[in-house]
Amino acid sequence: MAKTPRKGAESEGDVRGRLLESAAALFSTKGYAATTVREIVARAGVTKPALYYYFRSKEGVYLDLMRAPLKGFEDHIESAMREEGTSRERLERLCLHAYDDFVRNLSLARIMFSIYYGPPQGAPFIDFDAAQLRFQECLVQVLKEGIRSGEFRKGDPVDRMWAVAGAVNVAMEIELCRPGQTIGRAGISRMLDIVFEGIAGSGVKGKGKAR
Amino acid sequence: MAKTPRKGAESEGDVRGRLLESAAALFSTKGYAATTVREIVARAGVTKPALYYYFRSKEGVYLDLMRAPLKGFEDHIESAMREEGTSRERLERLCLHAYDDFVRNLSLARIMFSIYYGPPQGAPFIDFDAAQLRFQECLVQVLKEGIRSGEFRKGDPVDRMWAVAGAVNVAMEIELCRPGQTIGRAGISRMLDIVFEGIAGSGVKGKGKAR
DNA sequence: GTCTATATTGAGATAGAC
DNA sequence: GTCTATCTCAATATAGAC
Repeated sequence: MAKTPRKGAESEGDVRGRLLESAAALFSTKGYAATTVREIVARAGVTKPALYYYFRSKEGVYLDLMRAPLKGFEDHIESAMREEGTSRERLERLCLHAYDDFVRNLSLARIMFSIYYGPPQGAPFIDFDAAQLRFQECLVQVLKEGIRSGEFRKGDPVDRMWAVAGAVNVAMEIELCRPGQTIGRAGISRMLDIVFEGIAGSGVKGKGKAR
Repeated sequence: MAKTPRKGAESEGDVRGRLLESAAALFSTKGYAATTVREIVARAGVTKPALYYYFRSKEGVYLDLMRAPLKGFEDHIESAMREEGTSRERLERLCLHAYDDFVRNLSLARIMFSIYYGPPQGAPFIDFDAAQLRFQECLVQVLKEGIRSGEFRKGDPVDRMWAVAGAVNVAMEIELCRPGQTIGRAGISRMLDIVFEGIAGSGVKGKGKAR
């Protein structure tokens, strides 16, 4: 009785979960198109029909794999927007939430990244841009609030949003291509210190914890 | 005589060039693994043996395609480093050179990006990281000079390098995923204005053309 | 639910004529 | 140099037993 599914969908979580895990590992190390169904099932220790049973195709595996963390990211952004604090604190929180989410799902983030910025590799379309846009909207909104309150000096909030987003993105990218040499949360904070120093309102100048 | 190669390697540039162009377009829109040799030759208006004659394999096409612009990028960085100016001018020049090179070879840059940050897609290894590392070294070097000269205040040059590199990267990324909504050269300059404002030495403060 | 076995298509690559 | 024709193998996917 070492392995008795018993009728119904009993060992669902087992096989299905192993397939997802296997696909994630392979997609992220070889790419979507370069990964074969045979490899996925072999790594999961099952056979092809099992994959076609739980997901309808290779595309189905990919979609099931990517949708959950994407939704999670969007939810985290919204909840971060509901937290209180100075504009600066809120911006930093948004950035670190995004970064944490990225690192937590690093394997999937790698596929997402390569498909969002690169060619689709034959993978079905997923609207990653919507999440990215929403994140940027949130940054702009908080920047505008900070300008209105005088925490930041007057100036184009969009330019500043790009500077902030650039700091987050570069930290993510280094995580992808040089897992050893991390910028990390602390590095993001230090980059943001530089940006905030550059846009600080006259009243709050030099608030940054000079490293 | 509309098409007489005449013995030797006469129409080389023609067929070979068309194959490269075709491969570049397909690799960049579908990805390396998802692009087939049949598609490449069909788009180039030739047949498979022609591809295998000029390049030894699909991998060979990819290598011939990517190596030239990568070398070009490395050369541009070195030549930009030999130009004179304030540290700020030199940094901006480095960034804009990198960005220009990226945009000039946008199709190839897209493949490069997806393979450098993402999974290799079955493509043979190319050391993109060397070029990226060299670029970052150059930024750090100029930042150190600026700190020594007092143009920038004291502080970690590496953190500042990341902030600068982040500005360039985010402009490149937007070029990849939202060709319409460009940050562009002007946007990079404005982001750098923010960063420079944040690290300016006491003497040169507020030099930025506030937009 | 999970398997064995197989259908079917298209992949990368080559032989050999011209 | 470029073609037609073809090899070989592996891809996605499914039929049908248990």
